[in-house]
Amino acid sequence: MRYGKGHKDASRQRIIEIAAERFRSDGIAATGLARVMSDAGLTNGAFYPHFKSKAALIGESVASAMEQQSSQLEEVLAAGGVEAVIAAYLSPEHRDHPGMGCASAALLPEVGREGVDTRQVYTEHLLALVRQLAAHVGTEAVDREGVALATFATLMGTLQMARAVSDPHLSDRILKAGADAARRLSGSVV
Amino acid sequence: MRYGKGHKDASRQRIIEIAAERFRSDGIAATGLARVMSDAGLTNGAFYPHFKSKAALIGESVASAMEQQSSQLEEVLAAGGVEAVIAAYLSPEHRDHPGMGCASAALLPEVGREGVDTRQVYTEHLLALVRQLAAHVGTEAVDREGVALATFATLMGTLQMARAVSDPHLSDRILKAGADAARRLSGSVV
DNA sequence: ATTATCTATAGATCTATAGATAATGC
DNA sequence: ATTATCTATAGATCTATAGATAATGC
Repeated sequence: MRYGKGHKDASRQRIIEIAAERFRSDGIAATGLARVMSDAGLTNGAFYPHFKSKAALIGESVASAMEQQSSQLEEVLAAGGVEAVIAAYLSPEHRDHPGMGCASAALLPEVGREGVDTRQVYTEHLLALVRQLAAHVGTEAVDREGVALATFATLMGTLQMARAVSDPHLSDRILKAGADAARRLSGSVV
Repeated sequence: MRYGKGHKDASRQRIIEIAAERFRSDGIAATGLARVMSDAGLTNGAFYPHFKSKAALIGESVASAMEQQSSQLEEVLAAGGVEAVIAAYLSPEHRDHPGMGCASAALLPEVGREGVDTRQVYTEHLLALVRQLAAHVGTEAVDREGVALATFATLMGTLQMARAVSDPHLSDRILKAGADAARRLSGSVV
């Protein structure tokens, strides 16, 4: 082999991580494989020995981004509970760096237009996130997973709105209003 | 002129409405002008006498979709208040027909990546929707616009999630959980 | 004569494939 | 000999432009 053992796996991992960032920052449809590959320091043609299609890369990228998110979520939950999750998720920092942030906030409508394979990957990882959240949320609620789902939807919708509006002051207002709502829903404030 | 007076305006309007539907159902980046024009019964080259660029069409399409949404919202609010809005927004019908539905739910991350012009158009129309909603929401809240913003974010995020997951049963659960949350937030249930 | 639309095309980019290259392990 | 990557390219599609066409109003 041209490069040492494990080199191919390293390339594959690098492609996935770069794609996960580009997809989140520029959108899935708007991101070409050529750009991903050149960012990874490789050429166009080296893509297909790693993945059978762009769709395959999309699935792997979504999985990768959401696994990272799951680890982060665990840490923040342990450190400061739901309160801290809401603060971090709806921070100006997260709003201003979509490429490193929540895949759902960056990609959800596009994921909804993907094939079943990618949507299945998304569904599994979403459920994992929601279950992590559910353990810290709506302690007196009948359906804690339902509360977690809705809280996550609120966070995600809020972040998307804060990213889309052209007025920075309004964007900050949206973050605050969403955080209040998420606290009410999750039961941090009763 | 080849066609009677007002014919050009009619074509322009048709292009905008078809684009507004295609963008919402297939995504902005994934929709080519050729497809829009052929759906409108015109050829590629007839696009540019109507719009100076694809970006210009995007702005007009977002505005068109949101003006329609505003009219619908007014009707539903008058007929059944926030309760009815939540039910209609989170209905399986709305979930299953993104092309005719909420532009925010279908396009928000992509709108966030557009230029200032489109984001300004979006911002103005979002504020109009939010103000309509605010008049019927959080009657005892200090910041009713904030409550309306968060309620809308919850609806939108919920619909996106319900569209993206691959399991129909989970999708229905998401709609229900989101509706409960929106009712709590908006003050329909205290 | 005017003008809404059409035909034709430029030039860039897209996903995907085929075959060549070159550095390693044997 | 194997194989990770490269070069080169096919074939489709993208946005955008230039000039031709044809049906109307004058």
